Amino acid sequence: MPKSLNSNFFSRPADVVAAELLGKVLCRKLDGKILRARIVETEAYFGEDDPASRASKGENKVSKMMREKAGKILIYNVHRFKMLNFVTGSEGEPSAVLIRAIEPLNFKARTAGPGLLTSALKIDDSFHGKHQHIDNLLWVEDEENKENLKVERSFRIGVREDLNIPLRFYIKENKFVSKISKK
DNA sequence: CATATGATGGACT
DNA sequence: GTCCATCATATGG
Repeated sequence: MPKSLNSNFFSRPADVVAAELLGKVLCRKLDGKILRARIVETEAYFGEDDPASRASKGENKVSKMMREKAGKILIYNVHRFKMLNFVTGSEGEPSAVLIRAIEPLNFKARTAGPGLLTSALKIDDSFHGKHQHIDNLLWVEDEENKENLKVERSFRIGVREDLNIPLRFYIKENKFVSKISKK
């Protein structure tokens, strides 16, 4: 039986967590069924030194949650889409990982993008601030079959001003990875 | 196949 | 009013 990831997994630097989340299985309980999907694309966000991070823009709803305990769920919206993030790092240090794309394992939906996957899994503001395995509604399971994972990294997508380091991680040649890419 | 553009709504100043 | 870590559609090769 695969086990749910615990806080220790998330209380490491955001880039480490983002890289290791690839291939893990995101689970969502919905209408009595459990939807399972492989995580295929993530991005790491840091604190005040990261111009793309909302934590660099002073105190607000997002930066506050990024300082919370690792493993908590952070939801915010861009236009009408919800973004799913997990808080990472040590408490007090703002950092988080954005889930950008997933590959459905036992259901069919369009999930090749951060706004699409939250809509497919019916994830909304009610998850904001919850710990990832509380309520058994949304959690991440470890995955044993990681031998064939080909991890690539690139600069982040859609950000106005990126850091000098690539902080986007994705599985090579996976067709559920979102398309639009710059640099 | 590629790149460009407009719609969209919540949070913040 | 401005910003934004998006998406769907339209257009051109």
